[in-house]
Amino acid sequence: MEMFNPPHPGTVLKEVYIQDYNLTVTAFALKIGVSRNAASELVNGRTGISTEMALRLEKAFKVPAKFWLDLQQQYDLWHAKQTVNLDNVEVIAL
Amino acid sequence: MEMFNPPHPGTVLKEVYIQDYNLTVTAFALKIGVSRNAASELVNGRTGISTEMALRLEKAFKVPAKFWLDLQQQYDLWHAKQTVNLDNVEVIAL
DNA sequence: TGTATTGACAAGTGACAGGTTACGGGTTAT
DNA sequence: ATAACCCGTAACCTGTCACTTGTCAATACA
Repeated sequence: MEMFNPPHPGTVLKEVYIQDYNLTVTAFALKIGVSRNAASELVNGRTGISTEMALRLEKAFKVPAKFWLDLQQQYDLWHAKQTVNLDNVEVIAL
Repeated sequence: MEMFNPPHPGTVLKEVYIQDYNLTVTAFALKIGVSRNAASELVNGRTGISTEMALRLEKAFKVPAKFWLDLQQQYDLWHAKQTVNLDNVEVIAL
């Protein structure tokens, strides 16, 4: 687990891929086949990368779905570690 | 991506960890601090590994949360590839 | 002045994790 | 045998979240 807050996958999507291909959010949404709102919410960090979205990005940008899902996993895990209470979890393995 | 259907994370949990520690589903549920229902549905493949559940399993079995989340990711990805329609996704990268 | 693009919001849908409750199948003890 | 348990799980409900359509106001650009 990283020490510092991992970037939201939408940030990477926006700052690397969408910018590199000079896409507007609207154009990007059209190309990957989702609504403009879904695209906007994703690149602005208000929603995460679903498995289906990862497959769309894989096809569109030729970047493995696993790359996007790993970003999301790291993001989710880091935030969960800050909030989840594990006091009622008993250690089983010695 | 694997060629063959990855096992459900609950199957690994059941056949490796719960069996090895001679736990009943009820005892397992109590130890990780969730309801019997949630434990039963997980080990029987009806629900997946949530981020919070991965953290519980990490503490209980001393197995990294990433291990469980990777199992779930592979499972989800394999099944999504069988079902998701990407016809309306345009290839952007050359 | 338009026209395009944007972020944001609302309401509704579908999927899914997880909690509570309750029921049926087994054990064990009396 | 039967009463008292424990166990797995099915039914039901709630909350969360990705995603849709529709709308609106602000911004940038022709």
